[in-house]
Amino acid sequence: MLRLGKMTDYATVVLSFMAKSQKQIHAALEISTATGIAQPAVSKILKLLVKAGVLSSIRGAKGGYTLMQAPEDITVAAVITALEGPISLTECSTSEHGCEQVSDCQIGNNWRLVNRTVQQALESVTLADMMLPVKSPQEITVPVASLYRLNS
Amino acid sequence: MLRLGKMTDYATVVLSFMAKSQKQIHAALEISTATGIAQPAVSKILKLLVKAGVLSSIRGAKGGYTLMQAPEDITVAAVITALEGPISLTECSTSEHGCEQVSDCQIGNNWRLVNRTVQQALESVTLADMMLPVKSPQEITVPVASLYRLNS
DNA sequence: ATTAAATAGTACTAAAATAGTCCTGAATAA
DNA sequence: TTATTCAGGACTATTTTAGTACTATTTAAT
Repeated sequence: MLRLGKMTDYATVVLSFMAKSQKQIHAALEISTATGIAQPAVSKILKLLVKAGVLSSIRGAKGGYTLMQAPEDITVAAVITALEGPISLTECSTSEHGCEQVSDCQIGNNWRLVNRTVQQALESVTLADMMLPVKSPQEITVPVASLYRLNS
Repeated sequence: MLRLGKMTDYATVVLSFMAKSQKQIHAALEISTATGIAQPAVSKILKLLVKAGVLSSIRGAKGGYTLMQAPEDITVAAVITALEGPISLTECSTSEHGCEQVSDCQIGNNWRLVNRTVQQALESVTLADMMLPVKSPQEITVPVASLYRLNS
């Protein structure tokens, strides 16, 4: 499965709606109405995105949320991290102490490697990419190739 | 988070134990003792790996499990799929019918793209890689580069 | 044949994570 | 002052996951 939560999926819908419309400020209720996602859920998502620095918020009447970056600069990895915390496939790959099972376990270290690989894959796709019509299979290889932009 | 289950982590430990020892056949109890993972859990994992074709089993007394492929040919993606089903980050990316939320939603299609990117990342790492001592940060980029071996 | 060792398959329970809601408080425009 | 809108946290129900248990089947050894 390797599942992301539904909330993360919703977040991309919310963000792509915000990016599509020319308006700068969007209230939670407006977004809810436009996307069909229930208002409390939308609010929860927006709050998490603010906390992560993807959005900024304006309180009070006529308030709302705005994008802090251009869609090209908002990565899928950032959205996932905002909604679900740091990307780490296994417990091993988070903590520094090795497995409690086997003391000389290399597996934990190697999961960290896999983790980084996946992270780079997710950093190579942006909100702008998510809004584009899907390309032909030939061109789908682009984000993979862009992994070569190694930046760690 | 983007979490994998603990069982998948265990599976890599089990498989790497099997690959390390020269013996061909390993009983569930033996593996449990060697790895410290509880026997019923080990059995469950082994059964799933057999069903996925990663292992084969020999029933009866002196029975056990053997690897069907060389460690270099068993990908992390295959192990994850065996334990958790097909890799699909969101519901969207599984089903063919678009989101129920927005009828002209491109997001679903684009999740499929992200999905494929991640899948290729996971196919580029094998059980053999997981058993190696971790390399210096410089060399850690190797599996990423190997994504260029596009095979889909 | 009989017994013991081992996997196959399924069902089950308890704990943890997730989705989604609700409420109270604070900021701001009119 | 009032209506609107976000902030923050608490809460509940549902789903998923981890881990176990049980019964049947296969095979080696005696």
